[in-house]
Amino acid sequence: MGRDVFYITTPIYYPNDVPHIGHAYDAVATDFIARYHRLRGEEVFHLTGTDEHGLKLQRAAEAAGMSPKEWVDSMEPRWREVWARLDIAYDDYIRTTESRHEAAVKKLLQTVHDNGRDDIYLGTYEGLYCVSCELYYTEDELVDGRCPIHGIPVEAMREENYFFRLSAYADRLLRHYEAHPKAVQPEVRRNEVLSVVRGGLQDFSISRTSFRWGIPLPWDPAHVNYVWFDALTNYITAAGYGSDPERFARVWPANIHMIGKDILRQHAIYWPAMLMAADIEPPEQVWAHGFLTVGGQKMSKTNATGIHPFELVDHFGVDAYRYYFIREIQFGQDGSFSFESMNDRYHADLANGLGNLASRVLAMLGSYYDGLVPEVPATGMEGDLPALVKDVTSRYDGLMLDVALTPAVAAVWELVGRANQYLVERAPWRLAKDPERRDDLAGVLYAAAEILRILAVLLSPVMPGAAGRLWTQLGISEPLAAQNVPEAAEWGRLAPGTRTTKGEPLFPRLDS
RNA sequence: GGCGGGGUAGCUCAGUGGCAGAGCAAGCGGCUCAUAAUCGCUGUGUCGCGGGUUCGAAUCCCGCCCCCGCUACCA
Repeated sequence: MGRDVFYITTPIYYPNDVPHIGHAYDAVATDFIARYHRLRGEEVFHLTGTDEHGLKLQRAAEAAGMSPKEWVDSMEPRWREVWARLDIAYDDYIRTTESRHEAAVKKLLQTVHDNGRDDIYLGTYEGLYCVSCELYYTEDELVDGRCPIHGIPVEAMREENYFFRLSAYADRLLRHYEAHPKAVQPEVRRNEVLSVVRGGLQDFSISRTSFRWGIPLPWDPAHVNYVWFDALTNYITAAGYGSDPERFARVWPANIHMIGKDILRQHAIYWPAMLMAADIEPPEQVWAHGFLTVGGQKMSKTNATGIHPFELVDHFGVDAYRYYFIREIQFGQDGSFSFESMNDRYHADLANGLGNLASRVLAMLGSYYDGLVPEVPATGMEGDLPALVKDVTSRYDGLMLDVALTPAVAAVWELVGRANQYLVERAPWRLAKDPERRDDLAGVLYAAAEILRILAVLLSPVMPGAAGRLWTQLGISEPLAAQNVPEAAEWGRLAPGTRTTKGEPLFPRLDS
């Protein structure tokens, strides 16, 4: 556990890429979890950022006639603007080109280098090299034994590199997974990791001399750190490693590293081993979600399936965007995106479900009580609603702590369904016509409004904007951001006399 | 080749020994507070294929087919 702080991270993104809905999927899920823990009253540290070193960036910069730093400075804002638009409330944003990061990387490397076990050693990297690409290829990447890009023969090359002795850590890793059954999730990914580690681990190279855009090794600056000791280290840099020991002790280890399944091995094997080599605790949990597919294809730039989040946010709005990806795709599994399914979800769950529920309740409060939440006479008209709220709130909490995001949101939706059903059963519009049933009417509308209040609280982590608008329509004076579960989800906290206003529909139907 | 996951309604999926389920979509009825909304009812299935165990199998066993992931090796 993070000692005192719930610490959750996203991967750091590569600024050469154009953000697409696959990248945003990590970010939304992570933000949902982070916001939920804040709702529970926990201190939360949510980290994201960009991975700004490496040969590809150096090349792209050269092609653009810029220095690598100028280049990443120009690209990185494209990512932040997406996070801003998606209401991603990170607490810190790390760029691997920052000096705080360089210091942490050097410290980690030096610590491992000096750990007395010879865990970093000078070795020889051998591979098939394309002189035009200045890159090594593996055999299966080649086309007819030639470079897949230039079509020229590759050369067997050797290069002196430093290596990390990953092979020495297989047993310790296995003991770690054994002692922490949730260290790698979901289960299918844990199995994969176990089978890879049991199959034996190979040392990996951690430095290059063939390019310069990176962090030099402290004991041999002719070498530039290659990828993993740079990228993964961001998670401890931002926690205060090497700069703020007190803070580091409070924040580390991370509770959750949220990643895509493509970087599972690095996070679930390399990273814990690297930390062990420096006598730092491994992260509590690595959570590898699935991939989004579009038309049955894995999303990519090359087949034009790389949909930019704005294409969808412009049409559906940010809250529907966040809701859709969490609700429609079983979290942990691969799932297919389609405009049609998003449109269906939008109308069924948001416009007709939650949105319409809010409209009808607020409209009746308006016409029968001038918008003021009525006093609750002791008529018991709320029926089973309080019990259901209690049950849902408790299940929601358990599911969220278990990162079962899809069923968690589905559980909250049981309240939407039950509330719509409840209104038809109690028919407040009929009670309103009968002067002798004013008390019953008050009881029903109070209960309906109370459900809306609780929905706003429970849904604020997944759709903060819409929850906020609903909260405003309810007219509650305390800020939504100050609410904490479970107390805020207790029945009966909506104060009679609160002035509600119907306002605009939460999720207007979309013509298409 | 090995390991793992999966194949259930038109779609997305739940269901690990006891009459095949949910949501969405579709059809019919009710209601009129609400965003052409909502509520109720309704149909649909060789539960991948073939065997077996069992009083009883989507569920357990054996064999096979197909899809996905990880991994190995041949070459």
